[in-house]
Amino acid sequence: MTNPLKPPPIRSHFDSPLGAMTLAASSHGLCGVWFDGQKHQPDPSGWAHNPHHPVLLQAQAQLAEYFAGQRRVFDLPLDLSRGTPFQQAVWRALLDIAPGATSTYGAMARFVERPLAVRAVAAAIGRNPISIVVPCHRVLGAGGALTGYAGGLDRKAALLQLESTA
Amino acid sequence: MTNPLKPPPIRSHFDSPLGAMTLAASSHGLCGVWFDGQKHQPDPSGWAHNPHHPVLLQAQAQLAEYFAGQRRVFDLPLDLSRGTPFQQAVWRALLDIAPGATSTYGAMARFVERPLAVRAVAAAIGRNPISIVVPCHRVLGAGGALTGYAGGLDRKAALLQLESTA
DNA sequence: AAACACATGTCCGAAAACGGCCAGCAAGCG
DNA sequence: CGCTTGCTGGCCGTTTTCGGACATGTGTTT
Repeated sequence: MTNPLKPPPIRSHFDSPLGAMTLAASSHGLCGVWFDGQKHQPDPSGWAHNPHHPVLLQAQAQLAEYFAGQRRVFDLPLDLSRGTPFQQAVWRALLDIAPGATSTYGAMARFVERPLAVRAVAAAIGRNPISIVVPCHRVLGAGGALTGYAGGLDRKAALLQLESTA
Repeated sequence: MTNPLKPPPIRSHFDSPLGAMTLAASSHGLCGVWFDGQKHQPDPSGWAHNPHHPVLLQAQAQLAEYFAGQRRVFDLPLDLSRGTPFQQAVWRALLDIAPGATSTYGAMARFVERPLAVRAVAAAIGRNPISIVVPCHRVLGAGGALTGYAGGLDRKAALLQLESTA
């Protein structure tokens, strides 16, 4: 269901403490941040590689600061238009979870006013294309369990740990 | 197994020589007498506080007389309905132990016609909600040892001492 | 159009753990 | 010997814990 009319993004590479990552930007802003090899990662072959793309440069810099503990809030143009309306609503809701805070799949479902669509919300969160910047890692199970992360539970734990240490 | 449909009791406070206590009454009668901080004490927050409740006034007066050595038998309406049928049977059996007398966990088990359910009886006695008035302190181990008391063994000893000095 | 897969949450039943015990037996002691 | 001391295993209602079965909405696949 990806729109074939949209032009392919520009991609670049970033070496994080948690592993190599691929970044992607469209003409509207940052549209992708994936850990290499993670689940649901699209195939970037065919995308032009350009480490000097202005948005990607910003993203790399801010991610570096984030991992160094120097930054908690990102300031970047985002392009979430590659998702369905429902997914976009969920992803945008994720942006409201403050750094250091956590939420719950059920709470997110209520937040997007679809209180029964818990599993649908979970599925949407699982497909979040912009890891870290859109903080899908801040959502836990009802009992506080980590329950899942496309990049691996250990990375999820590491991110939360990084954010918890004020 | 507490029935949430029952309305919450009314509570009041009583300063005994053995420490502060909380009393509780339902529309059926006295339903609780606990040493503050004892084991198995329910959370009284959310219960209305009313020292002038008629049943509670009676209870306070009779307890004061009891501790002064002026009273050995209580005359109060009791509400034991908050327990399971088995627990209620055990608690009612306790009322048959005369002041100054003592019994045994095994004897109590035989008395409720469940001669092998000794430990179950002990557990039920341990959750007696109406200390002193329902004289769970008069039950000793087979060898005459104090063995246990939700309010602390020293209080159990003190109560027995008080009742023994005719 | 229909079936299926999920980074969930809730409920219900079964199973295990937990006591304010007690009787029986084995060892240690004078 | 007799007496204590300490352990062992069985007893049973209640409480807690655990695991499986649903219901559920969206997106993806056939």
